[in-house]
Amino acid sequence: MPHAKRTRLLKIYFLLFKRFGHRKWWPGETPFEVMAGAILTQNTNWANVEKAIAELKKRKLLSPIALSSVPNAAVEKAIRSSGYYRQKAERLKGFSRFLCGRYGCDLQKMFSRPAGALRGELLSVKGIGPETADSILLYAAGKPVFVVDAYTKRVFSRAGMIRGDEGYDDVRAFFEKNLPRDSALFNDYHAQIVELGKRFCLKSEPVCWACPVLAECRFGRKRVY
DNA sequence: GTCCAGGGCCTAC
DNA sequence: GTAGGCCATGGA
Repeated sequence: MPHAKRTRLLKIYFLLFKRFGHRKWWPGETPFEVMAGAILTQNTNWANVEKAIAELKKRKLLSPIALSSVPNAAVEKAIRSSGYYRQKAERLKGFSRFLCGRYGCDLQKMFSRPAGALRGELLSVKGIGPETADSILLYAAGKPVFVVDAYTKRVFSRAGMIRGDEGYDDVRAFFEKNLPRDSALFNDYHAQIVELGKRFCLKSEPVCWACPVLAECRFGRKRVY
């Protein structure tokens, strides 16, 4: 069965799509807003991030030039609702400095670089780890990179498709290896996983009992759920 | 009051 | 190289 994993992954995506519809990610009007959101949403509810982004817009701080030039305190005040606001203000400023220093504040210039090389550069910026880097690559730059998050590990380990103790890059490789390398698919698949996780795969429960999608998936002869 | 959210860094072993 | 502490607000 050389394509068993691929078939399962595509089937799960199809079921998610059927249930939730196209997720239309990433919510954000511009690529820079998407990137800022990727930093602001680290371990934080998206509703809190939306308020922070609205506040940054209101104060005209949502640009690499503005962020890199204003004092930390001004950014902190605007993004307070997103939590970890001191760290995140520093991270937004650091990323903006990188953007303007390395690429003259020109996003298209940055996006024109190969995904692998750009990923390495992003990871060297303090405050940008693997998930944030991949979110930027996929949702702002449109590169075919699969984004892994806590929900991804939780859902697919409970579905028995991964162990759950793998490192970030191992899980990412699992999806990239077993799915067609398509940014539109990667984009919506990750968004679907988040939707599923939020609704049916809570941290505090040992398995996704109520998960309507995984319940329809049969692994081998027996149902997992 | 408790739990959790679309992580990542730093420090100990 | 990895487990554990830390960062912090706001909604359920």
